[in-house]
Amino acid sequence: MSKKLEQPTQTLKTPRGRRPNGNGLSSTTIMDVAREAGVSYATVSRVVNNKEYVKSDTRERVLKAITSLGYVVNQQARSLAGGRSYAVGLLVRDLGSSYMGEIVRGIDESLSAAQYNLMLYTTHRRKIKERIYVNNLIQGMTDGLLLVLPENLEAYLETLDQTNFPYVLIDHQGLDERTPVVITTNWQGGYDATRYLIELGHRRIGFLTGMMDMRSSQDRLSGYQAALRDHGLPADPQLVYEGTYYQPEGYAGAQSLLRLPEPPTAIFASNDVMAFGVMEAVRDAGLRIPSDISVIGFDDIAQASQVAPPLTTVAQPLEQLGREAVRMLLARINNPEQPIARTILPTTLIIRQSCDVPRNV
Amino acid sequence: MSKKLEQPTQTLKTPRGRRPNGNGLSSTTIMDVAREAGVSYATVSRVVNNKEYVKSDTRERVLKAITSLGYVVNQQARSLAGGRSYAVGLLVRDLGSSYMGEIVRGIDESLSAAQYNLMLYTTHRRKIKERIYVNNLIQGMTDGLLLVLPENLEAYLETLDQTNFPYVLIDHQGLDERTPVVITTNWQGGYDATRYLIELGHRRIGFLTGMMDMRSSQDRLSGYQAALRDHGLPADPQLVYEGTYYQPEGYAGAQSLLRLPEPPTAIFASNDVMAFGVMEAVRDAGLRIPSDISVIGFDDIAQASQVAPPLTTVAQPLEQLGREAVRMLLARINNPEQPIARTILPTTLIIRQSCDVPRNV
DNA sequence: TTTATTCTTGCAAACGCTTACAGAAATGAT
DNA sequence: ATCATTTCTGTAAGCGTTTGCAAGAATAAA
Repeated sequence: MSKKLEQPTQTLKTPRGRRPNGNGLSSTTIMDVAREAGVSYATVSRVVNNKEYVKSDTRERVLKAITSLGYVVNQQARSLAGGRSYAVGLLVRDLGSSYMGEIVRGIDESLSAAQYNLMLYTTHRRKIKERIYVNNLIQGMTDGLLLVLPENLEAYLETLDQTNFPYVLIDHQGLDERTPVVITTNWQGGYDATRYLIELGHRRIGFLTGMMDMRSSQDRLSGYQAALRDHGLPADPQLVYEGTYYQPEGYAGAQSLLRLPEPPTAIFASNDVMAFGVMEAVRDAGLRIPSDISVIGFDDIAQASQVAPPLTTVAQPLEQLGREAVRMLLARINNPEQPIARTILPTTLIIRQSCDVPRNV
Repeated sequence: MSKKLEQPTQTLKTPRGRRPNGNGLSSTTIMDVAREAGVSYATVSRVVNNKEYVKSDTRERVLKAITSLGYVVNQQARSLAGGRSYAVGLLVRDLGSSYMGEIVRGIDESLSAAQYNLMLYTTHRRKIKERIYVNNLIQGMTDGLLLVLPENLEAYLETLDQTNFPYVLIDHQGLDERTPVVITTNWQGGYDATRYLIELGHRRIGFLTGMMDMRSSQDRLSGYQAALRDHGLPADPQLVYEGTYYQPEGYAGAQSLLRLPEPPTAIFASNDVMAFGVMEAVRDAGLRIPSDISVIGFDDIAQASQVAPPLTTVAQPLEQLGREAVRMLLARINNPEQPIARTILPTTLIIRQSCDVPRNV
């Protein structure tokens, strides 16, 4: 190849002091690629961003230069110039539960497929933090926001809406019907599990609620109550124990239910973790699962199939919840006119071995 | 206040089209603050960055303008100009285990205290991803990198070192003694737990290893072996079962150990999750814990104290691991000359109720 | 061939900030 | 009061991109 490409006369002001990249190496820029490929930096930008109006052999030449130089676009600069940061913020309470783990897995899989970065913020249940984070995030750091089980929506949802900043709530109903959310059929899940127990022959079914300030907990409870009603069974308030979604509360709740003068023959816990507590309490009371007491959970976290006996439970498509939320968010980012949507994903009853027909039927 | 401050003649070129902030609102910039406070934007920058040489009443005036306008610095611009992004990257395999949860908690607590942002990357054990992420991250996105249990170090550690990019490994030994790491005393933990069992009177102690390609697993095993040796006990290879750190493997391992012609009287699992599997298997074999078989774990995750009986285990200061890593990383970021350090945090034996003297002594 | 269109490409400005540099103001020493 | 310092503040350049605009190249239409 002897056909020398003449260097375009680009404004090559001598840099003030070639500031190295924060660390040692001063990185290759769009300019370097342009020089290497013998085009202007604007063209390189067009190639990088897959814009139309680039001759295909020019494009190839640039692409080759990019790989040979190992060029990686500088997101900060891109964001500054173009108004896109290619990052989304994720606000969660806490990590470390498989509930979160699965949701986050769905989120970051979809996000990385779309070449987006993830900024993580954990509130550790400090409500004030939510607002602080949100304020920083919408200030250009990210293009959108994903909120898993937010606790303090009132503090910033209005701000988000006013600035028309893209966001999606996960596993939270939102403040009204105009909030974009991804949720599951909690009511139906509660209903299905209860009906299953009823159809097995159970007449007294204990219920352990989650935190009752969460809409999902309320829905599971009403699903349970509706199923009882539909099958002509009384809704004995003694059978409903108010829990918190944590394991010890499952243990305590089961103990309290078992001590009842007329104890239940089945216990429905509003999540798997509490169901594990229930199983322990049942065992400690010298009873067997499922022959003496049936136990059913909610969520279908990975452990549910690993305990003994494997737990019958209502599966929530957690990973899908995350994926769906990302899909909605990106749609909204790419087209702000996009009408806001609410996605409701179905729960499924997973029948394993923790339930059986009641003993004394 | 009638003392009108004359407007400094700042280059106020008419903007090309007042690009709104990606969303609706065009955000307040350093310029707006400058105008409001009647100073130049450089001064505002000095105030924001807490630089010296600003008269205190000027500083106050600027501060007031900042709050009244609700100004938030644009990180991308700051990063572009100054070479600091105030973000660190966190590379993990997976979320959703309480092991990770606790480490991440420590990390993001320290990080947010230092006003740093966290970019999260999960590899889901796809080794290729590690390198891709690392390459992007060091390209200006972040000021430093935290790697929890990396699996593919060889692929990029050299790059990191060459560019002198700040990073710290968590719970990984690194390739040589010159890698900055935060680890725990795995060997000692293995030793302590084993010695405890020996001192209770156990002579045949089963051991379930973790994934043996991890140095921590090897260390726990050698701690176990050393304790046996130091107490004059034989190291029966039949008593060592190679596991994976996952619960089903704990179940399987315990089953296999219990089927031995001369089964152990105690089982030491290399992590708590496997220990839970062990407990299940022991129970399913019709044996009691701790009267028939003692069980001991490693990690001290939250659940360890909640199972029945509460699990005796070797606590790793996971949250502290995270905090320490951040401390080291920020030190390195703020002073690249900082000599690389290796921090070793102590494990502690937590005695609960899953161990007892052996039955047939 | 000439002219009108449609493609390609380069130039320059702008994104919001940091920081070197230099001039102005204030302070201290003489 | 004068000069040397020191403290304070403003100007300008530059960080690495994106993108409107306009000019040149290629193609289609006449």
